[in-house]
Amino acid sequence: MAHLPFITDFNQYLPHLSVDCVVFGFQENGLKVLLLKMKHHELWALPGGFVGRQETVEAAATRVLQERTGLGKIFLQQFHVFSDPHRSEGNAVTEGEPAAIAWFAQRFITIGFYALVPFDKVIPQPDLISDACTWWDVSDVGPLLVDHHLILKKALEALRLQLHYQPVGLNLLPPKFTMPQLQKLYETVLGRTLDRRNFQRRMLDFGILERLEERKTGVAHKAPYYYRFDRQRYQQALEEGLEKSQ
Amino acid sequence: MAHLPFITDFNQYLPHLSVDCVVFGFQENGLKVLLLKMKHHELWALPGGFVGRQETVEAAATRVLQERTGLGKIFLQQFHVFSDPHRSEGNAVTEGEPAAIAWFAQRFITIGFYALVPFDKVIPQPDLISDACTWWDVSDVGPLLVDHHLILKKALEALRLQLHYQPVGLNLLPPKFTMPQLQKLYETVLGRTLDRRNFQRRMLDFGILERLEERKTGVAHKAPYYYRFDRQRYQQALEEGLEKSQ
DNA sequence: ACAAAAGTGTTTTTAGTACACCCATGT
DNA sequence: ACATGGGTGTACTAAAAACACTTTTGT
Repeated sequence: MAHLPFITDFNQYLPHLSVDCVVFGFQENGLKVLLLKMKHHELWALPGGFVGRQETVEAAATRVLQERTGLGKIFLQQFHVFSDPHRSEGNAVTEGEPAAIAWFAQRFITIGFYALVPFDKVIPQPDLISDACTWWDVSDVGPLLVDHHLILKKALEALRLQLHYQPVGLNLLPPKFTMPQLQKLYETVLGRTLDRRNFQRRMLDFGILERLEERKTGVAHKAPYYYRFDRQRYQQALEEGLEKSQ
Repeated sequence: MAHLPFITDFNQYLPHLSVDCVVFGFQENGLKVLLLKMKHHELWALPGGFVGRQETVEAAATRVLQERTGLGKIFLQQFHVFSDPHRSEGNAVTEGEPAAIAWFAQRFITIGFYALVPFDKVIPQPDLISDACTWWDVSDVGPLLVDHHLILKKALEALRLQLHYQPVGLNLLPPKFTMPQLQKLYETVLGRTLDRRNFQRRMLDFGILERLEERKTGVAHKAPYYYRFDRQRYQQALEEGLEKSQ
């Protein structure tokens, strides 16, 4: 039987506390979420980790995500604390080193984060207790470890809410993107279609987009313009909420 | 020198984890928040507590609030986790039993809740480490213990947000109330005046209010009607968001 | 030349804001 | 009788939704 990984020293982490991350990526064919295939388990799970004794929960989540994705800066948002004392019941780790078994046998209160990352910049990397790390289409996700399905559901709700009062896209799209791409992203997250013309007007009215001279090439049919986010205004909109400019 | 309280057994709580509650109440003359005066401290603080080993964080917050207010059912909402490793620096407890000193010397990650309670049903009760528990007008609150001012600020922001997509009032107003009272509540939370007629229309359109035959008595000038919330619809609006009926 | 996708502008509907008159009550 | 606050309805404005035609490009 294989062993649980040797984590140098569990004592470096705060007991009973974890972070779990719902990492969203976006591709033409849908909204993706990064999942880990647990060793000795049929189930997939959200990437997660523990909180260092001198670390903020945000730093812990960032660290975990950097390890799983290879990315530097990551857009993160805490959205809920999951603390049902029975949330991890029936999923006890029963193999590996005694210290590891004891650690994982703890009751954990987990802080849920969602992250928005550029899909094709991610180099998925399994952690020590998983043997695969891959993207899943959000609508194809099956049963997950413990309460991770609930966490995913809540993350999606939080992301949908964010869409209404904060800009989304800078972290999910390439630096240059077309309006149809941005619209597809919104439609995917919201789960419904939007009117092309109204959508474009609304986005432009927010004043966070810059149209480039360049158009997409090698594409069938009329070539769409490229856009990019105005970093300055985007950041401002994140902090102050979306408002029509003027 | 007085001693820190004897808490039966710190071991019954999860280490490093606390809950802090921003308890909002409403009175004619403004929005109130319940604060504790710490023993051996000039500073006031938010009511808070620790999380039992088999308790959800919601249950912990509820327990704390029941002890401080004497109330049964309390509307609670978690809104943020505060985890700066230095958040409680410079406020170490240096008196009392060694076990207590050690416990309070821990680094704490705290989960912020806000609560909405009926102001005049509350019987404020200090806890073991405080010698007063009273209402403060939100705009009169001075410096608070550690980062409690930040927590209060974030709670207010969260409450203002809630006002936009969820009903508020059932927990802050008496069972029967007048439209001007409800409006005052909204104006107080939002920090700006609202148009009387438009406000009334909007509230009624949400379909969560029921007008009673009864009118306020003994009042100068024209007597306003009493209203009450339709519990059923109120609850539904809480879950699904506010929408105009029909 | 045509099918498919993207650019753009106008109309309609709805929600939000502004505003004015009448009524009841205590002084 | 009058000052004050409360009940009610209408007109205006701005935002959101609905909608159609033209342009470009690859096949």
